[in-house]
Amino acid sequence: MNTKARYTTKHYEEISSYLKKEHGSHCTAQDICDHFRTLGRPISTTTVYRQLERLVEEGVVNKYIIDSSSPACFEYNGKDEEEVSCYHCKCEKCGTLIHLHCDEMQSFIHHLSEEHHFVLNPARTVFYGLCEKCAAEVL
Amino acid sequence: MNTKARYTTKHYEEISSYLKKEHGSHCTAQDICDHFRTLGRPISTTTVYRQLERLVEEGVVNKYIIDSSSPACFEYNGKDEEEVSCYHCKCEKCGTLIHLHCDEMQSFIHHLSEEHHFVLNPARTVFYGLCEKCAAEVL
DNA sequence: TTGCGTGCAAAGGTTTTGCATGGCA
DNA sequence: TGCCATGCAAAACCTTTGCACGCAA
Repeated sequence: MNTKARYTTKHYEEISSYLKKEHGSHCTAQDICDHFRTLGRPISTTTVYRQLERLVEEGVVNKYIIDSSSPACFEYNGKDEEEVSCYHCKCEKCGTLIHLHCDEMQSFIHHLSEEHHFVLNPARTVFYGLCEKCAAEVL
Repeated sequence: MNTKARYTTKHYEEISSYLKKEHGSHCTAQDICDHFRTLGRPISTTTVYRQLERLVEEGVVNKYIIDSSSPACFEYNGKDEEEVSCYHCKCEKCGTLIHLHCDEMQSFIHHLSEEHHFVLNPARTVFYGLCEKCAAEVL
């Protein structure tokens, strides 16, 4: 495993707790920079990207890619206790994040692992699609 | 509907038939440019992007966004029945992208839709985890 | 003839990298 | 003290846009 020593720096804590506080809405790297600049405690874009990369690796934060010509969005992933069996569905239209607890999913993951030898990482994987409301509107 | 007149040009046909021929693997805009440059019939990057945009609009081709810092991938959409048949698994460790054609996936998607009213978009969804090789190394 | 398609160059925007300095452990 | 983190500037990259010319219908 590529385990690299990590320091708990002030910026690391500031960025992660900001994302935690904003849980429910997504933030771009730019948003985060702006936020701390406004507070008079600016953090460089480079650092924000580096910390976000780390947070994604650690599974603390999810990265959402809406479109190739828009910036990536990040959102805190309540990696806490009960979230273990929780999967994320993101509505592409309204942005709603749905937390799913589902047995079918478990067995699907099992299938992936048994038949395709692919070990899914639920913390990192986001299901994109349309929520009930938005799907209805499209029809 | 914003229907704009469209001409059937040589480049349009060349690009779409190339993607058709490559069905089963991904092509980036760059791949397409390289291909035609090698053949001695170069097509400008701009044109490739514009034709790809058109092909996606027409539903002939699917656009896959794997990561924000990698180019978008395009693949011919065997305009058969009603479904995109390809799903993507990306290894978090070695970066390998696996194409999956899988019935279990189909039924899982059906379940998501029936029971959870969530309409998955396979073109946007990337399954993150570990490929066989990397999973073995971790153990 | 009309208006879309094409190519070049340049812009736009996001994300990454090199390097010297600062800070955690 | 040994590394990792940070910041600045610049690079790297993908993608889009403006404009003049070419070509399909």
